[in-house]
Amino acid sequence: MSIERPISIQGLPKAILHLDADAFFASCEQAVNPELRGKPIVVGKERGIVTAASYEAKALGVQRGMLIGEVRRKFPDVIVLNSDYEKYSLFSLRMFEILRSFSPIVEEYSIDEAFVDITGLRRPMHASYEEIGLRIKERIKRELGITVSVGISLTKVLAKIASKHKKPDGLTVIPGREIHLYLKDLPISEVWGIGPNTASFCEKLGIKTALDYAKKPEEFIKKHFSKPFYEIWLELRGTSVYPVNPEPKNTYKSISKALTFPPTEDKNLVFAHLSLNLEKACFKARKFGFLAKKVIFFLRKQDFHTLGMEIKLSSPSAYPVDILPLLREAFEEVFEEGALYRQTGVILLDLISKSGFQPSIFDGSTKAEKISKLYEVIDDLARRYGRSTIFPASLFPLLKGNPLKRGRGLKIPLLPIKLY
DNA sequence: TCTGGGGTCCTAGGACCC
DNA sequence: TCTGGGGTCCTAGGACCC
Repeated sequence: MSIERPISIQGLPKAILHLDADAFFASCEQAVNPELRGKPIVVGKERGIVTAASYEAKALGVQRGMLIGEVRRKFPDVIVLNSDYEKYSLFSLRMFEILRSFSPIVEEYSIDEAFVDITGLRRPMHASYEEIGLRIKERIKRELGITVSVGISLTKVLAKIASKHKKPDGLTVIPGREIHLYLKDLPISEVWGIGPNTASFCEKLGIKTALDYAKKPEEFIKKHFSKPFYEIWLELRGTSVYPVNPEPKNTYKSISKALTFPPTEDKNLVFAHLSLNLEKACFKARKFGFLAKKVIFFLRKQDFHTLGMEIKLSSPSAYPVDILPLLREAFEEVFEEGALYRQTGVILLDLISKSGFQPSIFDGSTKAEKISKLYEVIDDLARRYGRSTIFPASLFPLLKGNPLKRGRGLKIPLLPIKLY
């Protein structure tokens, strides 16, 4: 078994590049506002927790997830900003465009991460893979004013290890012959796809480092682990099994909304939270043109015990007026008087695209059409006057004081509507 | 990392059918 | 009616990612 000389299955060895933007949200803010450069800043003011911290802030000891109040107390010099997703999405878009000018095979893995298949680009570009990585970094820095860390290797798993190897502003190439050098001191838990559970299972088998894992015989891995971990084993040894997938992400298998709140045993309040999650999830589903066939909701107690229930819809829907009565019924079954709740959530499942769905004449298509029209109006009002312009009456418990006096514009509670 | 929010994929086990 | 074997579909739940 020679891990030093991996053999690629499909002839030409792959060259996969992984790119990870450094402190992305904070870097975008610093790129846009020169006064923030070189200063410790954090993003996430509106949520009350640190979503991202600049390297200057990290150097002071600020960590992700820290409470904003704590940051202010301990580090008075840190500048606290609201997060601005539209801004970051624009940076993200530009970053992916730059990558696509190098290779068409770009996978937008998350807002600040991408994989690029650069196999075979050396000759046309008259450059080594390392130089290609360097050019990408330079263009992003010049055009966007942010730094990124890049890793290049034979597989996605190895490219991930490479990009993490040196941060920020790093560039690491792991050729097949040097794989073992990078796995030798890497704890198995740091490998992409190995979570805390599998890491402790590995520990029991005497596997501590990524190299320990990669050196195990194939039979051993197949005997003790399931398929995903066998694939990780292959990838660690330089055999590419995860392709770079350039398909744009415009579809969903599920849409969920959940929110944590101060523990309460107030039934109406808990239901109001649930109802709000349903509103938001349905709104997102309509935005992408999806109808759900199944709805799961769950209630999480203070002790983190979570109870849920699945609701099958007789007709696919993304409209709270359809779903809310069923949700109410199921909620009554699940809710326990006297228990403290801290979170509710709604998941829309078995999504189908609305355009492809023709309601049957037997389930009252005229009513379905009226509901659909109604929500077109509601969504339009939401776009023009803000999302809380119209809301179901079940949300009343969430409002403080007189709802008609809050915010800008008129608030019209959506009371039961006669549809036909 | 005593735990925020939004996703995906895999597997075991039961139900049902031939 | 019982026994045996095999396949498919569905669901619950686990594990992991950013």
